[in-house]
Parts: sequence; C-alpha cells; structure tokens
Amino acid sequence: MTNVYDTLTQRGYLKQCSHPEELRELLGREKVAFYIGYDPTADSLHVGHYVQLMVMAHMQRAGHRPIVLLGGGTTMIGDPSGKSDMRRMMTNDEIDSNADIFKSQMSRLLDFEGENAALVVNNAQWLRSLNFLDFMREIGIHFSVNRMLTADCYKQRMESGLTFFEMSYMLMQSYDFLVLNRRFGCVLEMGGDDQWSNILSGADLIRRKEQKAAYALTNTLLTTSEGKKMGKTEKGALWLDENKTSVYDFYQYWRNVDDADVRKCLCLLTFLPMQQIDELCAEGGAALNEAKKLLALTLTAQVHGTQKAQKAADAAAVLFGGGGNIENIPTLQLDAAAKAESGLRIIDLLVMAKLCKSKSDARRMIESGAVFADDINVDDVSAVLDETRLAGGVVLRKGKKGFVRIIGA
RNA sequence: GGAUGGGUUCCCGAGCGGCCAAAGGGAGCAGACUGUAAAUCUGCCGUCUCAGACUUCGAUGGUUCGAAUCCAUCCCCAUCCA
Repeated sequence: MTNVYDTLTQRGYLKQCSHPEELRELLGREKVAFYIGYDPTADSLHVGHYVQLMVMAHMQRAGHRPIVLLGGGTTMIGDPSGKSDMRRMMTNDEIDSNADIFKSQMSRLLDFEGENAALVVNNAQWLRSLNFLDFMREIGIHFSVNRMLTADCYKQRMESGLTFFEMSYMLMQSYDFLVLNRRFGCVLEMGGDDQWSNILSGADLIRRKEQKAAYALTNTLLTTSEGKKMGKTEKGALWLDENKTSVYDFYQYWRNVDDADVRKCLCLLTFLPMQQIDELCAEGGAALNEAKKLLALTLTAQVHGTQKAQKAADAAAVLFGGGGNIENIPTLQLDAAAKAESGLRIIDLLVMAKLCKSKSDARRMIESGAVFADDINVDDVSAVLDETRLAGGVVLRKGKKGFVRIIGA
C-alpha cells in the first residue's frame, strides 16, 4: 500500500510540513491520530472546507484516525490569519446545531464508525473553563512575542492592526493541540496553509512541554490560477447544503471553472486516479470541457449523491442543448399566493426565482435584452406571463446561464 | 491619556457647501466573440409604485434656502509620544 504522504504529495495537497521525512516515515509505519479544526460559525460547510475534508478522507482510508475539532471556544475570538473582522460570539445551541450539521455533511466522506472512526470534539469543553492565570503560567510562558511577530500572519496584520485578543488565538489553538495530544494521542495537526503559524506553534508547544514528537502539516488552499479563493459565487459562498446552494448551482459552478483550474480541482476535490486526471488534462484546450463535465458530475455526486448529481447534469444538458429531461432543471412552483403577489409579471418572477437580486436589477436585465421566456425575448418591462402556458411550465432565462422553470399550481 | 491623520456605495479610492446616487479602478452581471473556459471590446452596476421619487458618504445633534462636504459631541482606526 502506498504511503498516504506520497498520495497527498502527488495530488498536490501538501504545502508545508514541520518534519517531512520523519512524518512520512511515521505515517507509513503506524496508525496516527490527527486533527483538523473547523469553526462552527455557519450552519453549513462550504467548499473552502472541502479540501480539508478530502485530506481527512484520504488519511482515514489509509488507516489513520481523524479528529474533527470544532472551534466552539475559539469562535469567540477572531482568527487574525486572513480575515480582519472579528467573529460573532455564538450560543451553545447554535454551536451544537451547527456541529450536527457539519457532522452529517462530513459523513459522506468520513466514517464515524468502525475501527478508525472519526471523532468529533469541541474545544469549548476545555477552553471555557480555563483559568487565565493558570493558562498564562502553563502555556503563556512558552510563547515569545518577538517570535510570534515574525510569523507571516501577524506581520501582515502589523500594518492593519492587531489586538491582543486576537493574538491569543495562536495560544489557544496550540493549547487545543496539546489537549488532543494528551487525551487522544493526537500527534498531527493539519489545516489550510493560512494556518501554518498556528499549527506549527502547537506542534512546538507539545515538543517543548511534553518532550514528545508532534507534527504540523498544511494543505494547499483552493485558489484560482489568479490566486483568489475559489468557491465564491454572486450569491455568496458555495455551500454544501443544498438548501443554501442548489445542487444545480453547485454543479454549474464546477462546470464553469477556468481551464487553468480544472486539473487542480480534479486532484484536490475528487478521488479520480491521477492517471485518469493526467489523461483528461493532457490535451488541453477544448478537450478540457470533458474534464469539466466529469469534475462537476463527480464532485456533485460526492457531495449530494449520484442521483441528484445526475439530475443536475441532465438539466444542464437540456438547457445547453444536448437533450435530457426538462423536469430536472431548477423549478419555481407558483402557488396561488405567489401568483397573486407577482401578478405573473416577469419582472417580479425574475426576483422571486432569484435570477435577479432586485426589481431594479430585473428591469435593467429586461432593458438590456437579456431575458427570455421559453426562448422568446422579453423586451417589455411590464410584460406578464401568459397564465394558460403556466401549467406546462415556462422556462425563464436570464442571459446564457440563468434558468428557472416556472410552473403554476 | 496627549498629538497628528483618517472613517465615502461589495472592495480599493477620489470628492471637501449646490452641476453628487457621488470620479477612477477592481469585483460582479449582461451583450458580441467562444468551448456553459480565458482574453478582448461594449453596456449595466443604491432602492422603488422608474422620464419621477426615496434612502446612502462612522453615529447623533446643529448651522444653512441647500451638507458626503461647515460646527459640536460621541464611537472606531492608523502613526508618533506616555
């Protein structure tokens, strides 16, 4: 069996590692408990988290034990890496409920039962009851401010400002690792590369305090070829929850990635064999279109299941000309109330179907000739949908890619 | 705590009494071209009951016929000093 470390390297996950050779050797030799932290700030995971989940899945499949650490305690502090805004404090209920959602979303990739069952823990368990003086004596003395300030994540913040509150994030995250090490024998922390300093300091803390080996490993962030974060849409983040991002939109996002990003996405977000990926991407140019279809279908299936993914692919096929079942495209059911409210005015329906963000926007779209009802251009701002056609469904289109099928009750 | 410079629409950033819904750039959306890609060119880009009205320029209160622009107080940020 190949060493996961090599698998992860080949697929391009790995970015930085505290002790590359030592860790590789360890992973090849024995079962290792490792952890990745997730902040339960939202009621769904999004694609930004997905790479981390993939890494966990690869590790678990190789026989290692994943620990999902929920940052119920640390969410009370803003992580200074990256974001500038402080995070909202959350209630226990919110965190618990988000944690449940996370777990169910993760369970498509991770196994929470069996021998290497993934474990979920919440750092509020130990952080909330922490005593400041004890913490400072036990943990604080191990951190040199001088050294912290040389860390990249803080260096950047020296320009824009950094509070002590936020600086202590590093201590808390390091403490998490220490606790997990003591309780579960966790010796490896992973995370996005933006977490490098935090992760490294945790491993250092364990080495110093416990005189034991501990490792830090970061993963490539999912960015576009232009260096921007992937997974942002005009509607916000690309969520794994289909109520927040429809399966169709999810599929479409991947169907439309840049040529330059296809290969990276296939490596990081799917389990397709590298050989197949290489073949798919070998030709480049228009041939990449096939690779994109596969990426979209595979990834959507991983997240939402094969059936729903196939439906999304089907819908795309109808809409972009290739046959398929019209039943599967995104649909807006109009009940009597919705009919009355919209008066079946196209301008209102565009907003209701979320094709346009406001009526002003919808008006502009119509004026610029971007709106079609069943492929007939709508050029009148006050146009109303013909009710008799509603029973069979009318496909409302905005531009080339925005489709919603409107059906009356 | 003191001094100085700041807080402008999604982001950056001009404006410094009327011509300001507010320059320019970025992002985004739409059109042409394409491969549901990129690049390029064009248009749009606060909201609405849309040739008009309404709400925005850190917050509140004031001066003025009229304020993003002036005054007062407050909040926040940066830099230097303590």
